Amino acid sequence: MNKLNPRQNEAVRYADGPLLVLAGAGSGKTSVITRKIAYLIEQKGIPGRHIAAVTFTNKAAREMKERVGRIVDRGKSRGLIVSTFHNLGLNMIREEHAHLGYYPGFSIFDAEDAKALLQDLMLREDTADEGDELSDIQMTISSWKNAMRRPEEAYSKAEDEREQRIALIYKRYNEYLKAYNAVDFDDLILLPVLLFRECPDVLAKWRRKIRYMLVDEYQDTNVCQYELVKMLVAERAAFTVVGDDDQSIYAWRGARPENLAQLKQDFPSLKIIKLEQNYRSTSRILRCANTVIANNPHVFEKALWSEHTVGNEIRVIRCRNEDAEAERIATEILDNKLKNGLEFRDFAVLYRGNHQSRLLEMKMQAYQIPYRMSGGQSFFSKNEIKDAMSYLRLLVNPDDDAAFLRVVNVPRREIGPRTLEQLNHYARSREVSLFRALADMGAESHIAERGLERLRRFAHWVDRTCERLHTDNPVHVIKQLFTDIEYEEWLHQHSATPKQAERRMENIWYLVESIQRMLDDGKGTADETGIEDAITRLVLRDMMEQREEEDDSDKVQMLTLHASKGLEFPHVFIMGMEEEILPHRASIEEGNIEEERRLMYVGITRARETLSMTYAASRKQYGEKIETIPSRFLDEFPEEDLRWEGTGDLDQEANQKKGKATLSALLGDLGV
DNA sequence: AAGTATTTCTTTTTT
DNA sequence: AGAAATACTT
Repeated sequence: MNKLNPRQNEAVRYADGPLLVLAGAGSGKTSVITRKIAYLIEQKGIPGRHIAAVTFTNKAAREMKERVGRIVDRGKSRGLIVSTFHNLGLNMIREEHAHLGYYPGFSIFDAEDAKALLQDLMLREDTADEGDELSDIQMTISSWKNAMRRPEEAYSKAEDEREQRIALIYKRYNEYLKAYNAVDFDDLILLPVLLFRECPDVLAKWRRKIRYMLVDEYQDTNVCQYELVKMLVAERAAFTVVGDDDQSIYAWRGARPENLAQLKQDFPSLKIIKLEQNYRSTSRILRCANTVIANNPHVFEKALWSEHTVGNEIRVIRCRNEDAEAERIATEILDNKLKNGLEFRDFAVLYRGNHQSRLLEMKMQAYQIPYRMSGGQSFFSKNEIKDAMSYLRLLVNPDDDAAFLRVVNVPRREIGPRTLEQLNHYARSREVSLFRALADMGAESHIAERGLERLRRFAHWVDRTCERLHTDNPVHVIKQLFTDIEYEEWLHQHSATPKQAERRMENIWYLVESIQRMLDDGKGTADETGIEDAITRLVLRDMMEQREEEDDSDKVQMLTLHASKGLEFPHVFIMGMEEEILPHRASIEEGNIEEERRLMYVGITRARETLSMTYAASRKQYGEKIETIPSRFLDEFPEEDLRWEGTGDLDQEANQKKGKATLSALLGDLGV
């Protein structure tokens, strides 16, 4: 166990008042949080079950749990809450669902479900969607929820007709969700806050439960999340929040880095501790990071420093086009690995948008470089998993129309759009869910006999499976379900290759195993997990991550800049250093360069030893060749810390100054 | 209703 | 260029 430096130590031991820790990149903030939890339990005598540590990602929560587990013994940390904001909210809703008018087994709608619901809703109500995008409306509603603005308020405070119209849709959207016994992601935070406002006794109960609170990545909290923290913490103000305004890269989903400054006003006795020593990067990398980020305005000034050596210059590599760029990175990794005896896992390639990974992935395969991609498609967005989850959701919550529609004809039950249209119409007129409408006597007169018969056969099968789920062994019933519907055959029909079908089926079995595990884990514990809870909870849990953890094999990491936050690698590549990509086009248009610069900052500070940045002189966009402009951020680096390659005469000038560069660049090019 | 051809749109970032 | 939505056949 490393010794803490004096600042870190102070942050750990300061527990008598509100504390804000400004933790620069690589300053050991996770250590501080974990050690502080241990300190609170062991030195301050606060039982683990009265402490809550909140993070933003499952990964961070899992890592923290693991690290706490290593330094605090099991008995003392029992009941300790280490979870994401969303998971904490889910627990609250689960426990208080009756107050909120929800039934056990409620569903969580992901972004896709929510979008489908909106689409359907707008089609049904004659809300002619003139011009503005569905996803625009979805975003607006989401931002209102994040700002704790309810439909009525959104309507009265609407600034134009468009907002007024969306506010009306928002109201209907919430009603539909309620009718489906479903909540969306934003509700997971919003509903507890609304409940706490309404029912002081429920709030009091949670305040007794959580006596000390720690929040990681505090700059990423939105209005609603901050409100939740504030309510739980109240005047007792027993909390520590850790954050770094320079790493705020989630403003687009409602994060308010101003929450850092706000804290000072809401809690005048707030103590502020800065962690400025970086234990990760070479001092040159740090100097670059500091110089670049200095172009942003700051509320809290901080200067990262490092005891490490200066290290290599930062390389900037110009490539002819995007193909050459991907090729160069792949060969560069192979070459570097061989020359310096490194592992694949020592390398990471970072990019702005997920689509940039496609070409690189092809090159990696061509050179047989093992790689791991994250930030791409998550486990739960895979089609087979969405199907499976929809079946499970339907079993637990038959009113979940989104789930019903997804699986009613998968695999083929010869129930087509026409039949569903009739059912939908009828259900709407009766104001019941699709599933319940089927049991209705009046259905005969509104739905063609053939279709109705097929629908009812399906409904009957769901009913029976549902019964068995509660009488038999649930996992066994679920396994049976997939055999019943001959899902494997269906997969084979609808997959490109038999191999892909097998892979997809494996994903299904993995999902089933996870349910088994969740049920086993909860056995005998205070919070015994029922099958309903397990299924609800699954939506929030990213199992892809767990899976990756299992094989910690030697692979090059490929991730988005966003996904790279909190991670570190010896050798980092950042690709696509171009205007319209790294300062992303949309951000340039909105004039939000500062957030892009923070993204750049996050990228730079991931690197321990070397950092290489690439850009393509021309690139195909939407199938058209475009001449590119190197990113403005390249100009913000200290000139003497950069070594340019592939830039013609400019290249030679730079290389003559530094000597050896050209030769090794040539060797690199000839390397494969 | 299912399968095939054509057209249109896409590229931020994620709990 | 590629995916996804839509139109057109069987």
